[in-house]
Amino acid sequence: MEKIILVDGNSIANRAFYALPMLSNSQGMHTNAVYGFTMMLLRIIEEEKPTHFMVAFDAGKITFRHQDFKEYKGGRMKTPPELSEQFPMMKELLQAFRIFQYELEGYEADDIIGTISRLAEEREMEVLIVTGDKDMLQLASDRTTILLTRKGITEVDRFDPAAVEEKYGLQPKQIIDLKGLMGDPSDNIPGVPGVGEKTALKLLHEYASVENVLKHADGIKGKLGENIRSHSDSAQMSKELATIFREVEVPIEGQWDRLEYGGFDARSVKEMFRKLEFKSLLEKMDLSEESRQETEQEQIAAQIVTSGGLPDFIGMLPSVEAMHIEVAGENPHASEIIGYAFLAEGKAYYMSQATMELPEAGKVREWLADETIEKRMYDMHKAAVALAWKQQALRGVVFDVMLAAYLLDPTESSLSLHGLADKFRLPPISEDERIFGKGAKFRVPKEDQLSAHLCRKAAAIRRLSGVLQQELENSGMHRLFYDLELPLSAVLAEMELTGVLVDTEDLKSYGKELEGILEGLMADIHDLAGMEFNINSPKQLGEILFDKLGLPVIKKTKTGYSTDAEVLEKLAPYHEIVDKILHYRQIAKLLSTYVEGLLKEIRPETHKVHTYFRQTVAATGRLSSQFPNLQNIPIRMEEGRKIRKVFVPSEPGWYILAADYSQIELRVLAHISQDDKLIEAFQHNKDIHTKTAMDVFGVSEDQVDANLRRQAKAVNFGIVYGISDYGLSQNLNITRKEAGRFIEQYLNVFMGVRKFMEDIVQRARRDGYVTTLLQRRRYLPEINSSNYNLRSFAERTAMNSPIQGSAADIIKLAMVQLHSRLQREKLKSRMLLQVHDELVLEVPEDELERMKKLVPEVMEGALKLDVPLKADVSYGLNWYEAK
DNA sequence: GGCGTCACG
DNA sequence: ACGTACGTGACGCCA
Repeated sequence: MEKIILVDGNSIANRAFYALPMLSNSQGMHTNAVYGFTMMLLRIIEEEKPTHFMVAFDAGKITFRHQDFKEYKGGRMKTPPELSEQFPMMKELLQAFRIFQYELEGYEADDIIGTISRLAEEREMEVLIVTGDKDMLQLASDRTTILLTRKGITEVDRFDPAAVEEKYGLQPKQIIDLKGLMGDPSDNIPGVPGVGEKTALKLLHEYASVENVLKHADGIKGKLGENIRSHSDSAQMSKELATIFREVEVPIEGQWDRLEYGGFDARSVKEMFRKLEFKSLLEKMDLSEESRQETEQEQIAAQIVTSGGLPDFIGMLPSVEAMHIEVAGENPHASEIIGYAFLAEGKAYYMSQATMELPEAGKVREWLADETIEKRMYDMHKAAVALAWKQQALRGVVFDVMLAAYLLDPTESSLSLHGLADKFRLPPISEDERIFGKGAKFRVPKEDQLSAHLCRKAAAIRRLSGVLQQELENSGMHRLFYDLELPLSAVLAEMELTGVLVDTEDLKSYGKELEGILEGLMADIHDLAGMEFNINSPKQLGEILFDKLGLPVIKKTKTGYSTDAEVLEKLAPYHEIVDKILHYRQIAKLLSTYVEGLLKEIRPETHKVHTYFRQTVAATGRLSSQFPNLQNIPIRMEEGRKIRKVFVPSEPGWYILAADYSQIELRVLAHISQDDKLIEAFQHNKDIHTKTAMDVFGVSEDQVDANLRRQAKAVNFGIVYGISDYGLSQNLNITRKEAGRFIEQYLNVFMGVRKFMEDIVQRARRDGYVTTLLQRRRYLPEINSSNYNLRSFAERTAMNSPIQGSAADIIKLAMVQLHSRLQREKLKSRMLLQVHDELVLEVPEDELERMKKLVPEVMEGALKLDVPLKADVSYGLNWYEAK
């Protein structure tokens, strides 16, 4: 039989809030009501196994009851903010639980539940109502049971009509008569003065209803009779107020399937638990998932290919449908290959790296390297890099599950096969962490366990290939995937493997120089402070600056005083120690991150660093760079910029050549927004910040000094980031009001930009996502949030992502095109790095002139926009000189 | 492992 | 009244 759970959301939240101690997470969000609410949900789901589920909330402060009795709920205490701030989280949690929630303006949760329960009874469903409100007992019937919370939150008393009878000696229907007589101070329902529960029950046992009590009021003696006679109206009205309205117009017919409960989305629920920091619940979920996986995990007969089995296996190669290459660890430039799995004609094969290296496996290695043989796999970029270090090529990859999943949702937190199998409801796959352990505990398991795990992955890859390919087509990202991202994977792998030569000796000697400066600064600082302390510890530094030296506190962090550069700059006039600290910080950063950090990443054999570009992490479609990060090498300050001198060409007589897009994001904005003035400015190759200054501040070109231009530049940045007056005011150190005027003025001049900003937010609200020029998507689920902060953030992201993302599209296009030009024209020049709007290459002397033309030409022609793209090129004997 | 800080576009 | 500029990765500190 169908079984529906109806939860009175407000009532349960209230109960939980007052029953549990004040929990809060590290963000300072109160979470006790959400926690109690969650415990209740989990318990109900587990114990009742409902087929349908709904949570109803009160909506609006004014209900129909107020029309008759405006003091209704008048004396009630206002909901404390610590509770009301928890409602959005509860609603988000319910979404993760995939539980239908309902609220209707002008009605309380009771009325919705009363109505749905009536309709459910008519459908012959079993109804369970969960609430902390005794009034709901009036709904108990043959089909409907009320679960009333006891003291705690997970403890409930079950009330069917018999239980109501036993407790009160009343029929469920008489509960409203009870309340009519005794009233309810918490809802400001008056009832009859002097009548409490005891008296009301006595009266009802004799007369059965309020009406009958009133009819016989003359026969009731004493003060009680007097009160009843003089408050008959009040009794009648109180009964009406307590009556749950069961005829709310809920558009439920034909929609029962929306109330169906089919289990929760484990990933989203876990995500919520993480956010709320429900650690114990998180662990509980992991445990139950593990046991589920163990029982449900697909039984795969993994055939282990040994040297004897190689001939047969080689015979199978033409029918391989999917494969997986397991690479240990995060950095493929420094990783072993753990093993290979192949899926062919429904059978799964596992091969170890040792077997792969056998002479008899030559055909398998040729197969991997054969461009014309199609392969479907997961994270081919990483595998290609790891294989290349073993002198093994990987070619012919026509589908990459990880890359596809990233495009489908670039903010997806888990692109692991475990996560994807879960998301797309395929047979479960264990998390790698469970099989291999993590960190120091990493170990390769026995071959039977390993082979089974890798073969399950191969099976998942095969299934996901089909699903994801279809999804890419449905969402219009087919071309983006096949023509851009997939070819780019191979280009990136090649760039990383080429690596960048570092002049180690130079770097070391610069390190020595910095160490000297740092020691001097440290001594000075300790002197000025009058004691030794760890300058690297923000905590200790804060104590020195604010407690010992008594400097004014400008800003606080969650954990204490803020001591960041912005604060220190404001403190500089108060004490000479501050500038020393700023300088110390700068040098310490250079030394730890850019000298010592970089030295650790240099391969001793080649003196090169091999970064790993990650293609599937940035939400906007940008690349990121790791081990080491070569996208954040200093340039703004001269002392740091010198680091760039150690990045040199890998062959004598070669040059470093760098080309960067000029104002690509604003050009993209001009194109997308079709703003006349912006387009015109770029078509005439105007200095865009000067132009902005003229228009925003209403001055002529020769009146634009460095300061005005700087302010205009900040406005342009703000526009690209999804402007807010507050953000701009912070950046420019001006008042919010002034910042607001700048923005308003900008948007009045660049009207197309204003329209774009409005439209894109609208679009995000309508579609739930925004797109780039090449149809790359970013979902913004929080765009409709009732939480101002979340919603505003989503709105700024809606404005920024298409701009930043389209710029990323363009430079990626340029990279793929440049790569094929270099190949086709048999040039020796090599791409080394991409830094978001810049490409860095190493080029031989005899190609220098050609490349100075070719690189900007390809970059400028990568995609045709309604404004020209512009790339500036420079070169030198090292990266520093290529400026 | 989270936080504060700071390097880049 | 609220409290944000957009996107990253690496380091040292500290519980």
